[in-house]
Amino acid sequence: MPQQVVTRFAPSPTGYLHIGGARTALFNWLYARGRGGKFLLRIEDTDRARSTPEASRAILDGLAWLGLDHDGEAVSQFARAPRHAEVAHQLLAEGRAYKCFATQEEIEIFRETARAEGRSTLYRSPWRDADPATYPDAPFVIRIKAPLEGATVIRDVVQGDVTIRNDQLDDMVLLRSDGTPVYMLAVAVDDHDMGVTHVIRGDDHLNNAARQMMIYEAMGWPLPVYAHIPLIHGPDGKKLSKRHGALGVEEYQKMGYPASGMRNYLARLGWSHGDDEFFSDAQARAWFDITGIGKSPARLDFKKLENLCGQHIAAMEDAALLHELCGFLAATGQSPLSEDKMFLLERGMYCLKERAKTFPELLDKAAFILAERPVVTEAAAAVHLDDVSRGILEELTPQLQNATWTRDGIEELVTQFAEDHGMKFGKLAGPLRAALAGRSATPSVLDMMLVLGRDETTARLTDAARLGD
RNA sequence: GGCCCGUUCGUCUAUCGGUUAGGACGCCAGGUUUUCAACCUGGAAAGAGGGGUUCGACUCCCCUACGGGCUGCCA
Repeated sequence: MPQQVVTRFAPSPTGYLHIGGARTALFNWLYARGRGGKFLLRIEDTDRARSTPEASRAILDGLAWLGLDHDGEAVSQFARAPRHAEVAHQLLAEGRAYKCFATQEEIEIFRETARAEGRSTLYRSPWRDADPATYPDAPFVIRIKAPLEGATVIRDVVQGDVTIRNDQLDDMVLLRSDGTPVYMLAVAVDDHDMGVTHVIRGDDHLNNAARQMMIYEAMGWPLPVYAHIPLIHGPDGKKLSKRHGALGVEEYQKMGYPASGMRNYLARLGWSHGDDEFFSDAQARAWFDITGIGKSPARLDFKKLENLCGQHIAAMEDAALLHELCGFLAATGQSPLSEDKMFLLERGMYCLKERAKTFPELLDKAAFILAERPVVTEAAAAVHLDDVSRGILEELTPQLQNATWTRDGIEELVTQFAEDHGMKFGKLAGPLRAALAGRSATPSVLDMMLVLGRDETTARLTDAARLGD
């Protein structure tokens, strides 16, 4: 029976969840979910000075918004410090680690000398082979006994086999002099204890994998599958920074991108399934595999993100779209929609979603629904409401009372009306648009009338006709 | 400095020794239209450079350049 897949996302709560982290989480989530496995979350909060509860919150919120649900409770790495120390002491007892009494000053001097002489700056502790009987009564760290010869091969499923000579690896510290575990130990122990089978993470950890493997090997644990994925770069090709894209994912929510579009875009960034560009979550789960992950870093492209988001908005169910729109309003601190507006919005969603890439755009297209009588007419639209036009509207209005209120019914009447007056539909559309929405860029006038309903439509037309009175 | 990773249109990518190097976003032109958008058609646009290996390289190997990472009692 094949082993169940267990992946994890392990962010440090030292800031918001940025787009790169979100993608790493997404890959882990897709891999696990697509295989009936588990996706775990571990908060790497061992750096007490930099970790904050706010950052943890932001990460949890970000994942929730993206819909990346994890199995079980989020694990606090800090809380597991005793277990990390236990492993360090076990290795010490087994002679696979040792106490090092070198002071930080001594190590610094060692490195400076090495640098000056052009030698490797990797620290070689004189305590590695010291007789425990000679141990002084002084502060110490526990270091692992790294292999001196040979090489460590990381069998990475993205990067291929990566060979690192063991003389490039030093006796890294496992436990600090204050007894707290170091990151490298904590990660290895936690991944093992949590049963993680696939470690999918940024390739900034590729070299670290060799160090973590030393711990696995010293403990006799089976290694997980490693997949080091390239990091995302900003639009300028440089590392992500606050200037361009390294925003918290909540910023993307505030910009009005739908979560499904974000997932699609992020999944496609650095991973491919042939020429498929636009896909559903179900397809992504079914298709996602590590073999499709590329090796080179990808840049963020907001245009493509927008395009994909537009496609997702168009494809979404009206009710789901409205629900997410409400979430957007809440996230951006805008006042919630009234029952009436919600009703009209859902009714009009069919003609709004075809033309919006983001929620602000959707809202902009929906301005005619959100507007209250009397509709304020923008200057660009006001030109369509001259005396002649208002007269025409006044004449059309009563006829609408008798129209069959379907799109076809309205179209038939309006077209006929235009024809009777020797004008083209387009000539009539301008004044109608101005009267119904107060602006010149709107959905189809027929759709607006249909969505607004007969009463509201005729009321707005009457308002406009009386404008000059 | 040492070690490790990467490099196909502007961007995301397909290709897994033999293709007119394909698709998508964006861009340009035309079409459609009831404004905006959408949509349709067409177009420009790529294998970092240099050596090999091979009948034949984007594809395999080496070097260089450029980009990135690691090299902590940070994560």
